[in-house]
Amino acid sequence: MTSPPKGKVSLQDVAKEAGVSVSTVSRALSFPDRISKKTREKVLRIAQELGYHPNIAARNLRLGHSRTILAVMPNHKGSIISTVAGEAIAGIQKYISTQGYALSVVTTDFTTATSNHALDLVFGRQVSGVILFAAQPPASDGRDMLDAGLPMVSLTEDLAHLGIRSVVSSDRQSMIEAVGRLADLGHERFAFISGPPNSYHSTQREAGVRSGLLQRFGTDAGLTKIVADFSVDTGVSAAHQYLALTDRPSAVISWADEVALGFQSTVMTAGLSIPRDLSLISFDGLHALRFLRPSISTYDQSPGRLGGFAAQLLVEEIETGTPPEARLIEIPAAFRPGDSLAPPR
Amino acid sequence: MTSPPKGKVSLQDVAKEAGVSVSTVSRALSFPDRISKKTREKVLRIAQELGYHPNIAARNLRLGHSRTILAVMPNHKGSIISTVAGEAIAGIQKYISTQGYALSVVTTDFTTATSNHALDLVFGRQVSGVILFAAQPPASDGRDMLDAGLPMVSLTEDLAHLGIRSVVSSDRQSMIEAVGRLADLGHERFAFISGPPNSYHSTQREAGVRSGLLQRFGTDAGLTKIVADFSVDTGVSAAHQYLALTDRPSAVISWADEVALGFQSTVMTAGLSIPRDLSLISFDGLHALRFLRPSISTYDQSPGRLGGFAAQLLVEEIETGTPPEARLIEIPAAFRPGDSLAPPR
DNA sequence: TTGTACGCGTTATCAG
DNA sequence: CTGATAACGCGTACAA
Repeated sequence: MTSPPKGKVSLQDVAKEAGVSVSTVSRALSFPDRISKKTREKVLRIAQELGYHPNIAARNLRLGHSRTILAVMPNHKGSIISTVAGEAIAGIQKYISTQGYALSVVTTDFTTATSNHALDLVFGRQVSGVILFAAQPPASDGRDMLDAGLPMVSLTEDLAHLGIRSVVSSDRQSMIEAVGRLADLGHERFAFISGPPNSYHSTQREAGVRSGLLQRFGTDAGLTKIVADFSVDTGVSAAHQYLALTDRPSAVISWADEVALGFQSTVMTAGLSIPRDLSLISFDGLHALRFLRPSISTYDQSPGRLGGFAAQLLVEEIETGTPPEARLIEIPAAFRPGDSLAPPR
Repeated sequence: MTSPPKGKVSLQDVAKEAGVSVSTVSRALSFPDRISKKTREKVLRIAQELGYHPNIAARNLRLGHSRTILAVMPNHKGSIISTVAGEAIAGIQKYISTQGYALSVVTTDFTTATSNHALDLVFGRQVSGVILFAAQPPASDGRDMLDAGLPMVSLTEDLAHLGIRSVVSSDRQSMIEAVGRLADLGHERFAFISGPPNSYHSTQREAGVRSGLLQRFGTDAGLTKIVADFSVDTGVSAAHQYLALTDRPSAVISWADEVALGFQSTVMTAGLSIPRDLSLISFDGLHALRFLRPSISTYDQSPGRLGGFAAQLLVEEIETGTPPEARLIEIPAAFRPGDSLAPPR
């Protein structure tokens, strides 16, 4: 019989067919140079013919590790993964596959059920490291992902205070620069549309805006703050709040692209013109923004690049066993100009 | 010692601590009712205290399967995962996690390197089933994912001719309906912006448009066809071709949202008004389209829903061991009206 | 250079 | 109801 028996052929099968021992086959595959050319070629040929593939579970069990990294992605309100999450996944995968690592993905809304799933994987020693794309490590029923003692790096969120190395985009610096750009155009009155109060990024970006204001004007007292959320819908309500203002700021900075989307759409429906009546800068680098009319200027944090970088850090830690010296790595976001910028009227 | 020794506690550790045998512990965990209440409670308590978690690799090895499903996602030109892929992943994950399955994700550009990665996973018996989000199963070096003999279902692409069950959106039916809507408004001259010639979806959607035309007008001869691609950029060039037409069709149907994005942006820049000068319908359900001005009418194929459905099919096949009776399952896409529709001038 | 033997942590079979 | 034991497939120390 030359055809693989039911698709399950083990080292032993190859050994039998080649008339050698299991360990010889194992070595022929793992250390080709520690074996005589003749038997090596024979073994390799037969393995090929029989369609041998190592059983990864057995290998993992023996080796005690899996060379698999787990990406924990958020799944707010049971709905969609954002496009930035998708890009981050692609960036992670791209890097780790060059290092012989595999990727598992779990989405969680941080309820007990979905958290447990992630925790099972981690405590089941099924993963070698974790990339956390979330505001905190999943925990439930008294177990916490932190306790698994696994290499872990946080992506886009600063979790350094938990001892987790974090790769984030340079929120503050970008916003300082954004204020500078608008000020250069002549703007003096600013509004900032924030996210929810507990959002790390929103906080950082607001701080950046205020820093920029201070640097430029010596005070941030004039800043109008409007609170929104993640969603496009809150961008709409932010627009209504903006429209209700008696003295509308000519420069608007939105903390996130989705929000800017709803904001722009709404103020334009109300009859305002961008950038004639107001200038708008946002943050995220959402692809679609480029094709709005007018297109919105944004800071592109290239999630794929961030993800790849985080993956690199993680793999290094796994391979070298370096202790997790927590620190924060800031990757600059790239300004992507749009048509939403002009001097004030 | 009450604290877990280095985070690696096995059945044996629990057994020793509880003064029972390994098999008793195993049963206490797997079949709580086949064991005396007293020892059960004791074992469970100690397992909890010690922080025991089953080693999944060992279990998989013993059981011969992994309850892990692999999602193969495309990664064209080394760039981003599309937003529809991200939503599909979320939909898959959401369903399978309720069934006790885990998700692995691999992105591939169908080069040898990345294909091999996917193939290793599959032939390494590390996965119980595959969801294919691609135009064909990965193959390289003479091995083909099909030969792994694994349950497999195709998502968004019709691979029934390869014996793979396929879950797709109802391209044809939606496009027939789209033509009907436009015709109801009074439109008589139509343009279709297609994707690349080898795209299954583009072909299907064009066929749908032609069917609709035939049903309504008895002929599809008047259809203007403009060839584009996946990208927004080709939507821009499609617009230029459209603008160059001497007698521009008043109804434009785009095969994909990204393309429609570029198209709309460009024709409006050229001074045309939508929907006054032309009506536009597209396909995909891209979230951002809702917030364009005007918003573009589109057919939403809800990738999350599709993904969940595909996952359900796959899990059923895995559990029941049903032979893969190949067939095509069409899920209707939902029409999402926008401001891009009006009677012709 | 090659073969033998053991153990990784589980689950399942079979006695008791 | 419980315990001893085998087996899943692999990698490796040790012996030949």
